[in-house]
Amino acid sequence: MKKPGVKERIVETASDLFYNQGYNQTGINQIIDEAGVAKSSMYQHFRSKEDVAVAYLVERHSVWMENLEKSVSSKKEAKDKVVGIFDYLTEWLTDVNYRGCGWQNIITDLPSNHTKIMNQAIFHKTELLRWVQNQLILDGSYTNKKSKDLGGEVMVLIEGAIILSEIHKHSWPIKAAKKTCKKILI
Amino acid sequence: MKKPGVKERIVETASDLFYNQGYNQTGINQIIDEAGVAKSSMYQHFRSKEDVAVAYLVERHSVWMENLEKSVSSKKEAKDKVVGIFDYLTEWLTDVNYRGCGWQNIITDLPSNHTKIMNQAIFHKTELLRWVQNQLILDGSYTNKKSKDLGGEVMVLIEGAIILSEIHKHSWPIKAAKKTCKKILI
Amino acid sequence: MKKPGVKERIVETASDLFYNQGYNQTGINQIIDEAGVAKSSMYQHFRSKEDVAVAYLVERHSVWMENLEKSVSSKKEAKDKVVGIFDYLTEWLTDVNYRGCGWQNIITDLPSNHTKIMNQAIFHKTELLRWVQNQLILDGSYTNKKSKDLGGEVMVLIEGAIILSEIHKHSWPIKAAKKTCKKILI
Amino acid sequence: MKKPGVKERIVETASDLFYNQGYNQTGINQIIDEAGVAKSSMYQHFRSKEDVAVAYLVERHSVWMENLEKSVSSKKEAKDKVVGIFDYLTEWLTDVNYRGCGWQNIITDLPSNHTKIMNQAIFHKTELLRWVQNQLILDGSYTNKKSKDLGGEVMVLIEGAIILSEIHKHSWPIKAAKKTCKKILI
DNA sequence: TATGAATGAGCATTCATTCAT
DNA sequence: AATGAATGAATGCTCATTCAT
Repeated sequence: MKKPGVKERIVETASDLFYNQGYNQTGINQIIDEAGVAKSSMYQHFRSKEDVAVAYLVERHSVWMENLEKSVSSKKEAKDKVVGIFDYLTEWLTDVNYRGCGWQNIITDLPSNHTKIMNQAIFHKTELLRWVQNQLILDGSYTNKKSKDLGGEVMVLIEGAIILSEIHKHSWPIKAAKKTCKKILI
Repeated sequence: MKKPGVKERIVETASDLFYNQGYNQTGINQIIDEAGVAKSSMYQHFRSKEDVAVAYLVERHSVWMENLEKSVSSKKEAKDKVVGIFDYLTEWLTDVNYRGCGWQNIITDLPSNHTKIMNQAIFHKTELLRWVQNQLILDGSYTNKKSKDLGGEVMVLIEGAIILSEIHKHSWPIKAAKKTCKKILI
Repeated sequence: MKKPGVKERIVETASDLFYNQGYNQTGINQIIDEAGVAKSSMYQHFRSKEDVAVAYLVERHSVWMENLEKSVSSKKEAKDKVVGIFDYLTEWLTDVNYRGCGWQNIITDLPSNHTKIMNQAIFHKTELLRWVQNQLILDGSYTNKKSKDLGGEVMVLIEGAIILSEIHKHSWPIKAAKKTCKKILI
Repeated sequence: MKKPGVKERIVETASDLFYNQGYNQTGINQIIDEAGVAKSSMYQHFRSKEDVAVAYLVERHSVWMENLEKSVSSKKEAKDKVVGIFDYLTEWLTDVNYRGCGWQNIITDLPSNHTKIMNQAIFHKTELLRWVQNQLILDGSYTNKKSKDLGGEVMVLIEGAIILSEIHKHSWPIKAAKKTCKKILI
């Protein structure tokens, strides 16, 4: 085995590039150059550029959810964990200079046949919605129905905060979202 | 002038394509083909593809704001106009099968030097923010400070509703956003 | 106009290469290099490699049929013109060192979706068949029905002579075919 | 030996693919995938793709000649066996939907250094020629010289019938060839 | 003002082959 | 005898832009 971890290096490199430059702005050539891998090696591990992006999104999802859990772990009440999401957003998004959300960013200008990527975005957002709804159910302050409805409202706030902070390169939308969030959770 | 309205036809065609297919998915050739214009004619009117996109966004802005005004014109109270935004979103986004927001969509996967387009997005979202804040001030229920803060919160809801409905191809995020909006405007 | 006759130069170059090296052995890059043309210029004139090949075959067809006419023009009797085909084959095929028939060669190892090329081969062979049948009708020695049947038999001889001389790199199959041809035309 | 008959399976699979799709249209990967063999295993048995093709042609030759013998075995007179070739062609070529002759097909679009394949084609066609000539000698109706000459003429008919039926996807050239064959064998 | 012709750099993908184990 | 991993070179094609007329 000449070069160990080829696949890992491809995903790692592609993740950086896809997230920071965009999917369409990142060519296969740049990925393999920066990963130090032969083009054919890449195509032995991934059928297509889309599949590399899917691997990136799959891995990001685990990391992102773990980081969320970690970030809100100090809060005792489940409701506070939900409000805590917006502190997590602040940490994350200031860190990446308001580059926004990898899933949002990749689906908005995508070749129409790249359904696997689209599915990843739907999956990620649905998982996050479930997480929020779960927290609200666990909190015990709301009926199940109410928890599910509130979960949807919180999701809107999260997504709005992310995209708006990306546009304005500023944290005010996250703060505004947090404020609203507190209001709707009483 | 052989072909009158060349410039207009380019912008019109490009608008359809950029919005519906995406910026990166739309090539110069498709634009000039569908507009029935020679390539060099296009480059006489626009320095670059980016400039065509800027023209598209500039025009869209006027139309979008006008449509918003029209849509909420029946409401008497300014506060109701703000809540009415979400009915406008519903009309618009179901109409375009949840294709999302032209400004959001175009900035998320853009060559890094396309600052003119980025500026258009900032401009559009700022104008909308001002509009919302203005309505809240006009309503008279809030202090100026409060109106400005609430305006930011409403913007988050708007943006979240748009992107989330684009992801899920469903109207529930808009409904959720409207619900939240009503709550925060008491 | 910087480089005049770009299209012509492409077809000319591609013709040489397709015929002498084979369709699959000839890449787009070699064609444009030897023609001294930019790749995009080529794709402005031809949608695809297949289309270049079609242009090659279309042009070859005219030339080939004209050459045939010229070669047999000295014969007075139509029947002798038909037999004269084999002298034409000899001239041609020794000239190209028994490289065989461009149409035969290109259809035998073709991507399955290259139907335009296949159609060119069918067209060329059908036109040649019609020519032979016409000569036999003009000759007056045979009924129309007989002329048509004999035309088919002559075609088999032509095709067999070409492919077999290509395999053996030798003229004997052409001579044998001529011999047979004389027999069946009385 | 984990997988017995690896070599056989490769040749078998490659034969199908080379014959039905063409040499250039068949990649090494498809062969090993469909044969269920590791790539390196293949290269242990064969130096190159060309060598696989040679093995395919070598095996085909035995089968093809055997099938010919079988097909004409019912005929008593040697001359009838020769005419019977065209019935054999009909059976075979309708069976394979006029896919033509594996040797003809493979030599017409080949990298120029693939001489081993070319030699196989020459060998196969020469063997067939010898077989025909032998039958005519055995028949006793002709001098040795005449038999050899007639053999060449029959070969032309065979080859013409095969390639022409491949082009037109029709059996008429085989019928025409048979008719001619009967004429030249008195 | 308008255009048809041309361009270089880049795209994603596939090829037959070789290597270390 | 058999393999999984890796490779460099080439494939056909598209991009936004420019130039001479």
